[in-house]
Amino acid sequence: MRGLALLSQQGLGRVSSGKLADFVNVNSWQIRKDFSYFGDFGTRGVGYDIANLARQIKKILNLDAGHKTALVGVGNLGSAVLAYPGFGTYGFSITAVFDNDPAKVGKKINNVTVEDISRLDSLVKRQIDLAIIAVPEQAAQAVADLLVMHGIKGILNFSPRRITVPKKIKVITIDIATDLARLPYYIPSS
Amino acid sequence: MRGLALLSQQGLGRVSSGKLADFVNVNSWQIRKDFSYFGDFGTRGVGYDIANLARQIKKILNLDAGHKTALVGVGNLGSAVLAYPGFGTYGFSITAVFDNDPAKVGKKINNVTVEDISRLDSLVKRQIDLAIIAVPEQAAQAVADLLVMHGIKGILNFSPRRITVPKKIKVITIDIATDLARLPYYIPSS
DNA sequence: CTATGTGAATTTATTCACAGCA
DNA sequence: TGCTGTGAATAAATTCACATAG
Repeated sequence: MRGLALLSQQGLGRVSSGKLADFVNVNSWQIRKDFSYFGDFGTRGVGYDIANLARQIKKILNLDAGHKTALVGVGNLGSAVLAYPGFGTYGFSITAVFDNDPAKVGKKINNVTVEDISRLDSLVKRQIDLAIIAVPEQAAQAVADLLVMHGIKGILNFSPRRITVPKKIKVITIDIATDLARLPYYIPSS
Repeated sequence: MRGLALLSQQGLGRVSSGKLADFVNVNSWQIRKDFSYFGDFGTRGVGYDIANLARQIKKILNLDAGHKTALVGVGNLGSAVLAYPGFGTYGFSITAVFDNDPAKVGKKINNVTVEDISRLDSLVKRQIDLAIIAVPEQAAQAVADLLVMHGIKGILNFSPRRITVPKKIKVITIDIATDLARLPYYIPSS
């Protein structure tokens, strides 16, 4: 169930077989079970065709629906997200970038021009329905409200502040501190 | 089981009761069940004492063991991590920062001086056993090897590249692209 | 003979309902 | 009377074993 997303990482054409099991560090039957939930797209006695597999996974994750993504906040974190490699693997990239700092508006970063935050109202027209929030925590909720108001359907939130949105909107929060705090739990007290 | 880490977020003294349940968006019995796995530290008819609760959680997560953390890589991502608020909530902060760029070595960022990557050998002496990798993906594995060699026990990895370490070392990988890719799955195809 | 797909068994987590202490 | 702690019931995910297609 969980390994699915990870799998598409090696989307590039490569060998095919249930040995991608140990590539994602799970046992082979987990792969088969997970796949069988969505239908069978493997050939018995042979394995899985990478190209077809990638296509199927994209369909499952709705990645072929052509979702466009906006990034709000071009501080250190925002810049890092923009430069993040691996978005290409999933077939979608960041289409628009917003910030409220006049010094940044108009600049080009990674081939995308930073726009003023007031231009968020163009999201609907541009059919952008995903957004990444990379602003200071004080501003996170306000930005989220704006995004929702302008038709965003899913938000990836980097601020440690919990944001509240209508329950129709899907939010995934990445709290670095929380993840780091989980680490000591697995470490023997020395 | 899962809500535990999230809970310590509001570590600051505050009201006490099972209503922190809806604060973390779970039902009240989940809180109680999760807590009861580690022993009972609530008073019947009253609730939980925040101060004591925070102390207990820290003990469970091994946060009171005084783990020190090093950050490797002071690019956009590294800087963002350094500036990330919320680490204080968990009682630990980043003790050392490393980079291989001579232009950055010696600079002070957020009260921590950037050291050359070759100084990683001082980790053992300084009793640093956690590390955050925020370097370009090509360098991730090499840095991980170095860290392991110098006694790091847990790694928070931001690169989309899968890194391999001895299985005694705990690695938590944060792959922004994967998280973002999960988003469309929950969105109606419109 | 190889590697998939899937029902059945086992283990784990979630939810409920209620007893017990303040 | 209110809120915690916990055993029992329910649901879900893991693991196994094996039939089946290529």
